[in-house]
Amino acid sequence: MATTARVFKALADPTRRQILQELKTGEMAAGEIVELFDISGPAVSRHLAILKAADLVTERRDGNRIVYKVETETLANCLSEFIGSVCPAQISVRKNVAKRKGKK
Amino acid sequence: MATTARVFKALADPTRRQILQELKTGEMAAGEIVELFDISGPAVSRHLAILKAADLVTERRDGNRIVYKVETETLANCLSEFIGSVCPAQISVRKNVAKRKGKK
DNA sequence: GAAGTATTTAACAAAATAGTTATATAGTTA
DNA sequence: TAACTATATAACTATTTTGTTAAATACTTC
Repeated sequence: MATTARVFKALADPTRRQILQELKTGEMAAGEIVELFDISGPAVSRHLAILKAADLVTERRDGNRIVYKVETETLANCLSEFIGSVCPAQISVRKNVAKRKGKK
Repeated sequence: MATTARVFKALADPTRRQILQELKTGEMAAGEIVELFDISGPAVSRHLAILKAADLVTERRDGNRIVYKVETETLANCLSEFIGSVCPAQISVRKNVAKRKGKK
């Protein structure tokens, strides 16, 4: 499945969208994320795996815990590319913004 | 279901995303859209109903036919709002672009 | 290395999705 | 108004998704 398809599938679920929004303030461990929702740990874990497969988050191990970070690049690039593919006049602006933000 | 949820659910399906892209060039009747895909008329019809429920397309009757148009406003606003809710630095730009384009 | 904590993976059930064919609805034309 | 064309809705099926609980894995600490 292409990245775009994986991203849109990932964003279709409200829990996963909320996870991304929670990560906006910074990294969080899986367990901290679980506490924010009324579903089980394994359920959250699978949401995280889906977000990771879409490159919308990355993980890093920190001792016992696994810490997640949102990949705003992927999100902004993919969504803005789609906006552009449907509304031609708007693509260039969005792309430039995304590039500037993410440059190393 | 909130509009945002309906929009992201609608965009989760590749056929529906492609329908929006095909409508980029202008209005099309349901039957013309059907010809672009390898699935039945009723299947396309239901995709169109889902896109309509999300305000991603609008329809108008033209004699025998029902003609569909993409609502780029909804698409750009909803996606850019979400980008902004995850990547704060990027929201204002996108919103202004969408507003300018759509102003009556 | 045994016990404890954090997280994922496995196995399964319920609900949602997307396709099919058959039927109904709405407008057109003879 | 009868037949035709375009489209939607209904009824059904197969697949996918999302949740649950139980078991496995990985790291830490005693």
